[in-house]
Amino acid sequence: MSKAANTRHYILQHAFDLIYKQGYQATSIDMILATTQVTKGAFFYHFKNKEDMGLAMINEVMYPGMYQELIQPLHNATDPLTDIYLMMKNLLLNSPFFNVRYGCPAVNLIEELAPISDNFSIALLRLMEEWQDSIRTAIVNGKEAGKVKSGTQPKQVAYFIVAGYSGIRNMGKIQGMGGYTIYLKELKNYLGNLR
Amino acid sequence: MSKAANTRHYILQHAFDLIYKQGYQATSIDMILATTQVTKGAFFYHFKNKEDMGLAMINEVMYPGMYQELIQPLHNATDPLTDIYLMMKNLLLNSPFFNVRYGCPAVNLIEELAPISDNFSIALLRLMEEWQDSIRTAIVNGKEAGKVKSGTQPKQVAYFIVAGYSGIRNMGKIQGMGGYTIYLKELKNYLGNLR
DNA sequence: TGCAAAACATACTAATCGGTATGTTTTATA
DNA sequence: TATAAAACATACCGATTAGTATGTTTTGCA
Repeated sequence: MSKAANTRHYILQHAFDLIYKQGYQATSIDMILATTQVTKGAFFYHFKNKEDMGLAMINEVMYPGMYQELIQPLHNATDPLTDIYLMMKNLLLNSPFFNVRYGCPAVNLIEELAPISDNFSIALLRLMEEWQDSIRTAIVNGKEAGKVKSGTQPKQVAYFIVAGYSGIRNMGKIQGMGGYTIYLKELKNYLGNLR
Repeated sequence: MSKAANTRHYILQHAFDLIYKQGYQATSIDMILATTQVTKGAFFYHFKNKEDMGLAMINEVMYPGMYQELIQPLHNATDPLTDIYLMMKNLLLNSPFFNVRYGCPAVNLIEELAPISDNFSIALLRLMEEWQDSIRTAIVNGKEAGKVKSGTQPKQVAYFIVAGYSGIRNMGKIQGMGGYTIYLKELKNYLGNLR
């Protein structure tokens, strides 16, 4: 990676950390400069404005990270219902980068920015649809393998699961980690009824 | 209502409208003053600062509104699973005050403010726990009446439902109203398995 | 190695933010 | 109806915001 490309990614990484904890609008460019020790000239050389940086952060930091953490694990799922549960359990309880207090970065950005920016909406929709689709595919495969009961609607189920995840990330912010475990118990029941 | 109390409530109502559409931090006091035609002196006579106003908005506008819309309907539920489904359907598709683009005011505030303010966390937790509890009670009653199967864990189910609602309000912001109907179909399946 | 373009640095600006200081008007009550 | 307190109005303030103008330094390449 060239030195310039390195600077760009360095900015985006730290911007991600700050925005995850504080929100997009509450994180000023000056804060990012202070924590990175990058100057304003460098920042505006790489990004034409704050929105441009935010979109780059989604596409160049969040998307690759999520692909590795959430999409790949389901790619070769043999028992999808079990694998989906484990993915969720792992995501909620063992993910070292996420904090129950700050929720999920993608969910946070949807909540804050989707209503006020079409550009952010599009970038975030791409993110979430990719995940939804990998869950849907896993269920389709599970049906063919006889591991998921025949009446099941894969798209509908995938949507229900992703919505549940988004919600529990929200609830966790006020209920704490205890909410995660309660949620996981009932998720197991729900998935069990799809067998 | 005295004239002063009227002014207070008038401010809170318009603050609620603005914050619902823009977020709390993105809504400045000056914007509230501009839309209400109230002066800064009047504003700071009624509220000692912005947070004080925000908390008053939750307790004096959101809490009563939610009590009437969400708690009361379940109070005398005869068939809780059907009634919960109808409450949710009504809340998502027929609520004249909510917009799919802007989501749910309570969920929005949790997302934005819970991580950065204990006072907001407490006020919002009270709001959500009240709702959760009314769902839980309805299910307990349903079990006693033989309308809900015996293995069901009321608290767990209530939590799962509220989390799903929070999540669908989030997803709706990028997926639009179509997401609501998909969600409702699967919610019906989920609730059906609790009979 | 010279040189142009890429990459970064510094100093500044107009607008907006939450909040305060200091008034004036309205209201209730004795 | 006089008066004190409640209710509201106006003018201001320092801090912070995203962004720009104008530099200097570093880099790749002919």
